Amino acid sequence: MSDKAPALHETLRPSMGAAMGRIHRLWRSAINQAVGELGMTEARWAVLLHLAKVGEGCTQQVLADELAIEMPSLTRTLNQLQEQELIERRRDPADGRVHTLWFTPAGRQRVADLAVHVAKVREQIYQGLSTEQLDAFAEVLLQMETNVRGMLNPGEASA
Amino acid sequence: MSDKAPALHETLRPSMGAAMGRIHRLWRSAINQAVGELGMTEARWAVLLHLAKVGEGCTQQVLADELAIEMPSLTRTLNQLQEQELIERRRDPADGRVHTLWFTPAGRQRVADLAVHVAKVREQIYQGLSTEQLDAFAEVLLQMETNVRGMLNPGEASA
DNA sequence: CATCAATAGTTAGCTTGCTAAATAAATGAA
DNA sequence: TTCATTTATTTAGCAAGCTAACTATTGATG
Repeated sequence: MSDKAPALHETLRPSMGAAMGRIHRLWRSAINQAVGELGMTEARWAVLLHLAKVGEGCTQQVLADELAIEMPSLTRTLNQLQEQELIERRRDPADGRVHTLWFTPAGRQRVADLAVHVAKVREQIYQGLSTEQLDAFAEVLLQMETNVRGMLNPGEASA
Repeated sequence: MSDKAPALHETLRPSMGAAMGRIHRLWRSAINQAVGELGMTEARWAVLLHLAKVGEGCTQQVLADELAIEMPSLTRTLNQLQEQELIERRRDPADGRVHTLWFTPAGRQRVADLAVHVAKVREQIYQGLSTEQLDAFAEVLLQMETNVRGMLNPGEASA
């Protein structure tokens, strides 16, 4: 920390993409472990969480954008959640193409139950890190996401 | 906690795991795009890169640890690379269970060719970020990895 | 020497990301 | 109105991670 030896960024920078992948995998395992007993996986949990965040009645396209996954990935997960009777799809009377998304009462309850478990995992992952560190970390994440999106869609303004 | 504005860490902290997953996916796409024309994917590239780093003649187990993936994942990727005649497996005469890993001449050349492409991607992802930022970022990544590993293996010293 | 546990690697099958192509509804031009 | 294009969603199948269970070899122990 104090000594500025051939530091972390030199050692780790070449493989930071890989490091993020590794942490994401480990983090996913931890969430799966925490919510598994409630019939959940990280993917299903993320969809429930983001539906709560975006708000019921949104379309699948909107939710997919929010999650930054593609429609077919979302479709599959929604099927599972519907089978578990945690969410409902309703046809929009105004536009026959779209499905709007709604919690069942059980689904709304499940989100509340899971939030507690997930918060615990989060707390442990952030252990030993200061607010300043996490803030700086978040800033770098945002910049990297912008950079890599620009790389993939060379001509676009938004994604 | 701080009494600053409801800053990034408040907005983003709840979903930083998801953010890392998102960036990792985008980063993987970018790599795949960059190396696809050379018959590569990010997974195959990572194996070649880490074999170069660890050194030829290592065992599959050692390489899997270095990559932090499980053996079956590595087995599959090695099969692909062997089919492309970029690497070889050789039985260890001293221990009939292990395979040691070696580049073919074509494989060694391929690593050199790919390194150029991948370096470009890396440069773009780090655009607009200072050495200090990247250093701090790497430090947080390391701490998070330690935390999450400790969570998954509650009784272990190393993994 | 025979047997049993541990280790290296593989195979089989699940998950959840992806892309490409199919379906269905809405929109716009002839 | 009718036909082509665009948009929302689904289906089908690939990619690469995982765990569980199998094989083969080593090594330890009676």
